[in-house]
Amino acid sequence: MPELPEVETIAENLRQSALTGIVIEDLVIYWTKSIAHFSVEEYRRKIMGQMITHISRRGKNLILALSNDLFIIIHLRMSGRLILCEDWNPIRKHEHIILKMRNGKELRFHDTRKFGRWYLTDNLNLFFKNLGFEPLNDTFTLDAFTKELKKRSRALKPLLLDQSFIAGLGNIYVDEALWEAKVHPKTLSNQLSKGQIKKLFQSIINVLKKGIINRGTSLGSGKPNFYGLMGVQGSNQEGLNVFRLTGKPCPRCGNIIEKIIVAQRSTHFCPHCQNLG
DNA sequence: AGCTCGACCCGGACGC
DNA sequence: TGCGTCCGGGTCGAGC
Repeated sequence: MPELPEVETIAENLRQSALTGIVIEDLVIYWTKSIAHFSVEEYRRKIMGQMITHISRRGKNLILALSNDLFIIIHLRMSGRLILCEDWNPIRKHEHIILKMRNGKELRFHDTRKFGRWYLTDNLNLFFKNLGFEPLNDTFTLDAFTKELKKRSRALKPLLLDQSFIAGLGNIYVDEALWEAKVHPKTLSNQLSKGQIKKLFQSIINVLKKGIINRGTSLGSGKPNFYGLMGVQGSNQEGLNVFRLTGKPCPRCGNIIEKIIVAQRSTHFCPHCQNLG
């Protein structure tokens, strides 16, 4: 499940792949719903002949800047993957969008669940107007985080998953950050102590940075759910402390990790370390 | 404002 | 073995 570290890994892969500076020759779509807001023909017309000038990320969104000042925004959702390959490679099942580059390379969008979307915008600020903190930026400060937490009275689990509050966290990294900070997922945002806020702030940054260093979390046996651009799996799953470790001992205190449902989402935590107080 | 649910999807896990 | 059913995951919109 691509969250911030996985999307950042792909963005880094793309930056190193020499895709920048190459002209887009064509766009082929096999599943039209993978394109949002525009018809396939219009989307194709707007990007054909343009050069990819810059690759970045905001939250879980991947951003390909084009030479005509438009931006391709890719949201991988649950199962989206990007693959960079040669144009003679046979099209495989679940490859829904093919971006054909002038140098014979193809950037392919592979998405088994078909939840992922490609957008197109000329205004990034407007497009991302509903996104909250970018957690690895200077704008994410302890003061600002404290202020926003105090403004709300909401359980931390759904709040941290809410992209309009903080952008980039998903189920894995929220559970991991709450565990590291020793905070119960149902704790209300305005009931955290100053010390807990400080810890949670640092934990969010820590788990995301660790995820990036490990090139993402690839969960699942046989067919893991995350691969980088060149098909390489991440290694962050080996360093997880609670996520999908129900019934295993907490690495910190040895108590059994439990799975509960909070805000309709499976939530893993240590009832001993993370008590509601 | 915040909650809950349904929709979007389908591979994989599980039950029989 | 095969069939049926359910789960999960991020996000949005609707209804409460």
